[in-house]
Amino acid sequence: MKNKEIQEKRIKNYFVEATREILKGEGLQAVSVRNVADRAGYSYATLYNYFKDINELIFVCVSDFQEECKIFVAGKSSKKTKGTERLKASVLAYIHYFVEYPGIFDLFYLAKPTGAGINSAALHLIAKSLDDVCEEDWNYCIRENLIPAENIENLKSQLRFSVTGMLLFYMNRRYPETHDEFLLQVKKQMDTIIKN
Amino acid sequence: MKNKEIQEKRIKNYFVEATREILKGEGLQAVSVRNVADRAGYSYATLYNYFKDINELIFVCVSDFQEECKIFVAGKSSKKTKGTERLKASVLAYIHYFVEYPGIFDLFYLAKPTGAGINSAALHLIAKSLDDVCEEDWNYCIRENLIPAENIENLKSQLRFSVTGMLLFYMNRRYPETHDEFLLQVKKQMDTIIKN
DNA sequence: TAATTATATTTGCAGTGTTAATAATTTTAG
DNA sequence: CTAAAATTATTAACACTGCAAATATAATTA
Repeated sequence: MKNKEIQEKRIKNYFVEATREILKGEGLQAVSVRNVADRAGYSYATLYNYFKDINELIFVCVSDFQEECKIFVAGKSSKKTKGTERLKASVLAYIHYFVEYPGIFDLFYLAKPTGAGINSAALHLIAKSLDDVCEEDWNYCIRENLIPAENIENLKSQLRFSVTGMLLFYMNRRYPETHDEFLLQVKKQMDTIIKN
Repeated sequence: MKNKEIQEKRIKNYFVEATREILKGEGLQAVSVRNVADRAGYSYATLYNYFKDINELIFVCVSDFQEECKIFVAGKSSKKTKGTERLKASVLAYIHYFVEYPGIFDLFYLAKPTGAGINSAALHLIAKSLDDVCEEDWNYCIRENLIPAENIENLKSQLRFSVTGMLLFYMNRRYPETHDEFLLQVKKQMDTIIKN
């Protein structure tokens, strides 16, 4: 009965791949049962044989994008000198990722996790998304005593809420109005939270 | 031709009132053209004689709620001693308002301003929402030299993004899981940003 | 009172998510 | 290798959504 499992997993993945493509390309609002099934090469009702509802399917994509984001960030901050400088570069790259793919921002922070497939694992992944992406940077700062260990958790929280708040305002409320202003604001906030 | 205007304004207000009621009660997801028109006592197509689309109608409610929020906050923080203490109480009351009315949080921070009625005035109002609610508190702190004047704008930004970020995580991502944990986190963040 | 204008409603269309009944396929049993 | 059983995919249908054009009603003006 192992074949059944890997076959099911394969078909599930066709739907997930289709969803990911739509999310990255046209955005969250373009993800619909019919649209996804079309791209996956199945009838729309077939989707319900593999996922409880469209919401479950959408949130299944979170872990893939988180992984992709991690690689994206690592590629952008690897050249920087380790320490608070690279930490800031990682945060900046994290922000860059979501500005580049607004559909993924919508998925991570705006989409409502309703219906049968609440997928609390995905919600947890999102809550720890920035921490996860910056994990190595934080660890280095602790090892090298660049930041007092007892401050780390508080700093992580500050960064998490501040970054998410700025992204929310910029992506969803057109504030600030220009991308340059936005980046300036991000750097200012980062410098306020992460001294040196 | 003044009668025409006040009549039109009256009917517009019937739709706005209905929308506000639904937003506060059942939430943003319950606001639909049919639902609003039903409650307003009109056919749903009539709505389009007074508003470009449902999105415009929704964002028209922002100023009313902002006003209501201001009164809500003032009532909760008026007893506190002026200064940073009352400032923190105001921020806490602001958060309390949106936790009490999730539909209004959805409107302020989650709803997509798409379609014909982008209503950039409403977006600006939202961006300055917390600053507006805390205006008196900030002014008092400046007058009494409780906070260096050159820090004010940066502190406002920090508070704005941090508070919105925390609200977003708590309301939309179930993080933290309990209300007590959430309040503890809010207080911690506030104390970090506003010293004394 | 009749014609004109303004307002409201009905009808219709193209979407959405989801489910039940049906069709096609694959697997199992004889 | 064929017949029955189980699995999987599809069509049809329902109740929604936002929105627009055509139609009906009401109010205003001539």
